[in-house]
Amino acid sequence: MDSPETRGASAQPRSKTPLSRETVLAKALELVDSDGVDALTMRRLGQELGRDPMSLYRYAENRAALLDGVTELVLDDLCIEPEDPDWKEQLRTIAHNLRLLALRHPNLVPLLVTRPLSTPLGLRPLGTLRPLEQILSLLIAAGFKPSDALHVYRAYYGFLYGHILNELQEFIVDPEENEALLRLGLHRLPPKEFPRLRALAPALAEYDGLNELDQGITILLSGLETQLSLKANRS
Amino acid sequence: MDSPETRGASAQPRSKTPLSRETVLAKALELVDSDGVDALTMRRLGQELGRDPMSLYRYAENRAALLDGVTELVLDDLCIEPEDPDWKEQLRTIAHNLRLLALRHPNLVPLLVTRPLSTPLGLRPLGTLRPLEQILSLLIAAGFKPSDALHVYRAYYGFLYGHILNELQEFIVDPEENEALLRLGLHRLPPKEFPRLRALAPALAEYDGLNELDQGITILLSGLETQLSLKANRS
DNA sequence: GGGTAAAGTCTACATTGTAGATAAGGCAGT
DNA sequence: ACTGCCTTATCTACAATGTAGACTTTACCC
Repeated sequence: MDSPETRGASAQPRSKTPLSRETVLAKALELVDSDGVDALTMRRLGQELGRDPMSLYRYAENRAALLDGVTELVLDDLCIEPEDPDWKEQLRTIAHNLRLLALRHPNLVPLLVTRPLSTPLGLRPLGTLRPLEQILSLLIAAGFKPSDALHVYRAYYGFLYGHILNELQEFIVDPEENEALLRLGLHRLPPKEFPRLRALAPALAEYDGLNELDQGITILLSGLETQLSLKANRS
Repeated sequence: MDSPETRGASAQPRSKTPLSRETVLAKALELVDSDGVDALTMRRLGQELGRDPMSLYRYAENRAALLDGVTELVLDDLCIEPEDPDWKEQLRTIAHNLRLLALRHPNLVPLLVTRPLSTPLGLRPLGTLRPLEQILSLLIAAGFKPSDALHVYRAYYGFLYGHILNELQEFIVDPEENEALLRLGLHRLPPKEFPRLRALAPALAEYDGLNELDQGITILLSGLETQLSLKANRS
């Protein structure tokens, strides 16, 4: 039933350009973005590229590695200036950028936060470790002693990831019917057990992720600064 | 090759007690804890219970629902005192308890943080929403106006989730060879690109999650308190 | 008994990741 | 032009998975 003309819905004129890790990952990302992580099957991706599924194994050891590759790919979009003298401001913009990145690839967020859990730090794709390294540089250049820099990084990135998870949870439905659906969902809850939550429906509907993030960062950074502070290097 | 005597490695004498959602979920949790989420297949769970895999569908709509059930199950272990007059202390102990819970079920953490992403708030298992409701109660009782309570909750829980993700990342290998393996892993990194990270190997090895969490919570709570504060209700 | 509902089982199928053997193209050297 | 070789891609095949749908067993009530 499949004539040799029947190709995947994709570009390649026939079987020509020799494919490359970049193209594979790019298409994979595209797929994840549009249809979710589960839609990224070897067969589907192969079809999308107009190639046999098996050819993919030349560019990634297996499906898991392919997913790692995708997360690495998007993390490369996150640029960090380790030389920025205003470290607080730099951390703030990194936070904003990471947030935007997550909003641009919501389907990828589960992978972003979850993959590291199954790979010891030293064995992760280099692209995923680069932000860590650069932020450490930033903090050390700002005067923190290395071990304190690590603390700051952890609190900072922890909060950042937490925020992203939070924000995406409340964003699932498209903002148009967001409120309606949300109320509908909440309406299902037993009123005696969930009075607070139900009463907060309007507040939940007008969630402002950027502000929320920003204020959190402010609090955290000033707190960290006074607690650890740069004093260790100042004497 | 399978005599009728050959049962799953499990308890049930033969096919006797009529099974129940609780037993199913309990075994499922056991399985996840010991062998990871991927090991929880319908067939394996069925075998573990000495029943046909298909029987499970009486107690959960499908595999996803089963996983939801498991997360709900463990979250029920998290007890919260919404009446506690010392709200900061209460939030701190909740944090500690959630952390312990995560350390007790590390394989479940990906689910814990990820499932909510694919289910609109109102449609989640009630067990997963209860902590939210109770913490809101706690904060409102403490004098926060409801919308501020929501802010506090978000910052707090966001940070908490972020911390847990952080801590579990660095814990994967057993603490014995932790340091060795870690160094090994880090040694793989190109020195020119990752000098900070490599230099921090020792610091990474002696990570104290409890402290890290505790200090973060302190900072966050005092920050939130002064920023929003209870002033709205004080006048 | 006979009937009814619940609990459990059997069979079957479509989909998945991926091993292993096989081909198809390009490019060297002679 | 032929031969060998290496990279890239394909084909075939298999075991494992979730789950639909029909069936069987069990318990119990009148």
